[in-house]
Amino acid sequence: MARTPGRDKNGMKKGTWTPEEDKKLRAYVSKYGFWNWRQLPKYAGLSRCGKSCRLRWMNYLRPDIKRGNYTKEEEDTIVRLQKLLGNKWSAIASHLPRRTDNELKNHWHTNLKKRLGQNTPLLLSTTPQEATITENHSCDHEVEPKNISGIPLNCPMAPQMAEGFASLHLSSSSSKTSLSLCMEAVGFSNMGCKASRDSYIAESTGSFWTEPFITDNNIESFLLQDERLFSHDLFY
DNA sequence: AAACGTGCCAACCGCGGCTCA
DNA sequence: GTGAGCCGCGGTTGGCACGTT
Repeated sequence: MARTPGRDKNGMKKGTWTPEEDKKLRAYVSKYGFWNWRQLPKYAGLSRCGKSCRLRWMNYLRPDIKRGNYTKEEEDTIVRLQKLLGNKWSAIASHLPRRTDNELKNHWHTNLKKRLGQNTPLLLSTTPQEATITENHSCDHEVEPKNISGIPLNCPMAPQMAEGFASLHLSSSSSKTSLSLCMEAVGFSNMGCKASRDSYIAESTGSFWTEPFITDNNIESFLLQDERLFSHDLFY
């Protein structure tokens, strides 16, 4: 499981993290946050590279991580999103609150892929062509069918936008949100609706997963969906 | 009980994208 | 426009844990 401790060419420690290192990193990040992963280990008193610290925090030490015990709903969601988006684990993880991309990736390779290969019934029937997912999510009771990218199914541009959504890199930390990129990809501009979008967000208190889906053929509704899709990442 | 095989998952590595000077 | 620095992602690996022979 753990790797043999060693040093890289810069003298940085590699391999398994010790409880003391975890304690230092957790204490530092809890107190100061992570403003620069590269510099952080120096100030936190760790002989680790920033990348290693980031990985340890993101995949293990973060307080809100849920580990193991995948529900059927979660597995169902993973399989569907994998089918839809491919190995975009970070994007898939963004739809599974408290799960990390690394964990999803491991779970996929060690469990789900094999089970699918054996045609073990694992998920509800769905057609890959329609890029539509019934989000029967583990953390709530959303059952209303909707497109995974938040694109209304009756939108004339839905196919193009879904394609754009799937093909774009869906980094939750991107300075542009995914759907905004999608819209650019299919020829929409921002259309100057940021102010009203911001005001909506300020007023909105509902959860993304429980909010009624807006089906208007309305650009702003796309932006709102996008904002909500990734809103849970703002914690970080 | 020992040897061997396999599963699992934490951690590493390399690359690409983004930001900023 | 460009190059450096940094971050995040996805693929891969190392090695412990556990099962089987």
